[in-house]
Amino acid sequence: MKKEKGEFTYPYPRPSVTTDCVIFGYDGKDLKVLLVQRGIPPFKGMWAFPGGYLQMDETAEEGARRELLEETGLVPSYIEQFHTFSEVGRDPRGRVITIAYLALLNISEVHGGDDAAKADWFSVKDIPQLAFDHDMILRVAMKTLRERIHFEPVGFELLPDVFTMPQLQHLYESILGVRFDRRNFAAKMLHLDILEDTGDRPAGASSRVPVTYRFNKEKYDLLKAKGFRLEF
Amino acid sequence: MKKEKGEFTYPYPRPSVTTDCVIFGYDGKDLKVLLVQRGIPPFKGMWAFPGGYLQMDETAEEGARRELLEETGLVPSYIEQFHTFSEVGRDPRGRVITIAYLALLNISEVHGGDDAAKADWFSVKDIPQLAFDHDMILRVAMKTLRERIHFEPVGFELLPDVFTMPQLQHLYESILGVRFDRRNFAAKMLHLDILEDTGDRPAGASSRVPVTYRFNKEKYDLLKAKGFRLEF
DNA sequence: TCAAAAGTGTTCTCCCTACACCCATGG
DNA sequence: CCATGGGTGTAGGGAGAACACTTTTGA
Repeated sequence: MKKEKGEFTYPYPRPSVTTDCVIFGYDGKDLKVLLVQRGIPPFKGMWAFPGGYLQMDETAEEGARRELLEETGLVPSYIEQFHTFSEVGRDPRGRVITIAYLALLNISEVHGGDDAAKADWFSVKDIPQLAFDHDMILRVAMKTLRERIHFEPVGFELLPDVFTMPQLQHLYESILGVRFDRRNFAAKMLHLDILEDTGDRPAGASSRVPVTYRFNKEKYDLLKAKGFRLEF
Repeated sequence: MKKEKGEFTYPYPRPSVTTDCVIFGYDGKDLKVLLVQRGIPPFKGMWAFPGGYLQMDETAEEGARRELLEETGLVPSYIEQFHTFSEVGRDPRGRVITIAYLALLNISEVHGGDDAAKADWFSVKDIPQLAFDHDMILRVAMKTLRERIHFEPVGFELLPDVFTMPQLQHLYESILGVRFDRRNFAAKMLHLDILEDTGDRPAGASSRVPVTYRFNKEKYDLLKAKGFRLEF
């Protein structure tokens, strides 16, 4: 491997390696993903997940976080590698392999005036045509998210610090695509013993004001260490 | 990207991309993995998972299968990508990213006289020191296998076509590292309705001859299509 | 005023778990 | 003859699922 005139030469051909980041948010109504509009070919003008070339001195996760920050200004509260896509023809520029990450973010923390001129949240129910094989990447990301939320408390990453039971239920319903009975959902969730009542409900408030909860991560970590298996 | 004198030049540096394959087998007693002894530096003489450089005209899974076949002569009955390892210093030869696969094989089908001179099965309870970061790859592979067997009928890939309930139970116990009550295990497993009794038990045979079963994949696929979720 | 959403308890069923004894084989 | 391993059933507890009515708010 030698460097000449800014070029890099190897005895065998090498694929390019990129990262892509599927970042989910929840606005209280729909599950959303962040897309950026491509400013350069190929697929110029089309929407795609934030991502880019992996640098030689960073791990894939560092690369995914860097690209996300550069292109959208966001720092996710959760990030996880979920699949590497390596179809031979997936990028018209040549052989490009992408390591894909799933990230979660509490949208309510997103302040206006993002760094990204061309980034926007789209409901997963209404996704535009995507560049490259990003439609497949989204399908796999959604499948992974559904699997995760069955057994890990990742849902709380998408909610504000303090939330109501109906909010939490709607989030689960949005992700899993099913409906739960309100009473059963609340009973099951409270029975896990990982939520704490904030007690912030105004004393004289009517029954229409929902009780608010907070996720107790310490309690969850303790239970998990004891071999407890969350399941939903 | 231009080709000169057998060399390949790019405007930016690129990592090498390899695949590695953690292939599990079960001999009726222990869960095993196949390792190959490295014949060249680095880590010459040490054991490692079969794998090698990804070629430009093959997907990662094709590359993993090819390397496995070349180095061990084996064709797995199940293969799944589980993680891509990208630590900057994981390979002393330079920046190498490896896409790791988990594979399963019914050992009883392995005929003597493999292609591989230096391949051997090792009990997961007794693994030698491994080359590169392959000890971490093994840990992640084991974790993935445990997760899989909770919810997918992958255990049958490790058993002969026809097997007994105690065999199946011991396999589950080997993978999950727990003990089950015989009666409860059999009841739960049979209740899933994905096994069929082979009926091959000799009519007059004593109760010491175990009843044999066969995995009914058609039934499982049918149940799965109906939204049934296997769980163990 | 009407529709939509939130609060609240009970019952039934099913699955998981714990548990003991007998028989046959092989060493 | 003894140790090992395999076959077999039941009872109790706990969690999931089904289910209706009242109240409040906002359109």
